[in-house]
Amino acid sequence: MNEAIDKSISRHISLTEEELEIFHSLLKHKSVPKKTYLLQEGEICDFEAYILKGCIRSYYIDKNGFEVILQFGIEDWWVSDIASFYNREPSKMYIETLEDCELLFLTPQDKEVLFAKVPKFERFFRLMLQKNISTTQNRLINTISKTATEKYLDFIKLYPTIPQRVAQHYIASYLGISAEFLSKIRTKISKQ
Amino acid sequence: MNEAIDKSISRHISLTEEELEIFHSLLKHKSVPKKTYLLQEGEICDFEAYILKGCIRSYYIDKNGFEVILQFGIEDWWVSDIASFYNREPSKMYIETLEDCELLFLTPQDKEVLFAKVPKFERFFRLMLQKNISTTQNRLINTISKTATEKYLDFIKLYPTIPQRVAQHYIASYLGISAEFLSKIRTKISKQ
DNA sequence: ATCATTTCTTGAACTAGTTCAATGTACAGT
DNA sequence: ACTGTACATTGAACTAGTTCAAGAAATGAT
Repeated sequence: MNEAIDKSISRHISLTEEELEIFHSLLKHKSVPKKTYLLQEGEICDFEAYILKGCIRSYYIDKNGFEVILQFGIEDWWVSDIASFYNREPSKMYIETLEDCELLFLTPQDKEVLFAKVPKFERFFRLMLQKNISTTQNRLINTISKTATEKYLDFIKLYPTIPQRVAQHYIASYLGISAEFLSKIRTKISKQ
Repeated sequence: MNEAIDKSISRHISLTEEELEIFHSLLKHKSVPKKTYLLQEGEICDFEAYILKGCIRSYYIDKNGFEVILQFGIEDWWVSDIASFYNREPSKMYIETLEDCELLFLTPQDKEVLFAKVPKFERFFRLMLQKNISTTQNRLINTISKTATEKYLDFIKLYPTIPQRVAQHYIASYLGISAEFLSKIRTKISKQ
């Protein structure tokens, strides 16, 4: 069915054909156009979605009304608001498609069914949580200890396809700098 | 035995006397003097420790040789390097006691035993991971979108006991600002 | 009690990054 | 093809935060 997701999961746990079929039967495929909100502040996030195709961003609006992008998601990533999804509490964030997307949705209920039928998935999703913690921790450290130029160079190394896909001011928002300053950094880099 | 930890766990899962006893039988109590490293860079973290008494810090050393404090831990907190503990990989961080501490250690092996005997603990530790993600995410957002003064005021609201317990430059390191600037912020605040 | 060490404060000079405003560029909709 | 809107660039003035250096205060070891 969808090879990419199977490959991505088999990197962490090994599954039989049958178990994979159970998994796929619980996923709901949706095509979502560009600039659509999958989640808005105040809603309870009732999905974890695997990105087959497309690009999304998740962001907060801070107390001064500024957007802070927490994460970009592209092919082969999972997207959700973990806090809201797991604790069944209203979300503080927005999740928006930046391109037309093909997504596989998993609801909390179906996830329980999955865990009951194929307990190995408990491990898989625990590994995802851990990876998320490492990633966020690294991002925090970089945010604190690196200059804007370093952060930008790290970013394009880590996410080489994203600069061609999303508006530059989104990247600035992710890096925690102003769009103007990112522009200045880029011209400075290209002059070298 | 140790009421505090029982209370803290019962906030998330309900356990029988017997189950609690199993849990306690797997914890190792240790008294650790001040300024002792529980973990150093390169080591594989083989514990999650519950703090009965005392205060610790966990920190990274960034590429310029500067310490960045990731977390303070005080009474009723768990401390570990999650990435290293769960993935059995060398740690990038240091965990150091800042006061004489009383700690309850749980090894990965004993945790497996615990999960086998009392599966309810799977849920407890998953909740801990989720809480950790929320906390780190909030910290990231604050780091990006707040001024140093705001961050400091938030900090003393969230951790009111810590300023009396640790050197000020540790707090500056946690907030991601220089010790001098924190000092200036404090005199400015106290003049108002 | 004293001395040494660490911690905290203060000021001056500096720099990284912001804000505002104006101009230029690209592309989506009709 | 034209137009409006969103996006990117540039410069000038500004500000939040850093760095360095020196002195004051607090703490710990003997």
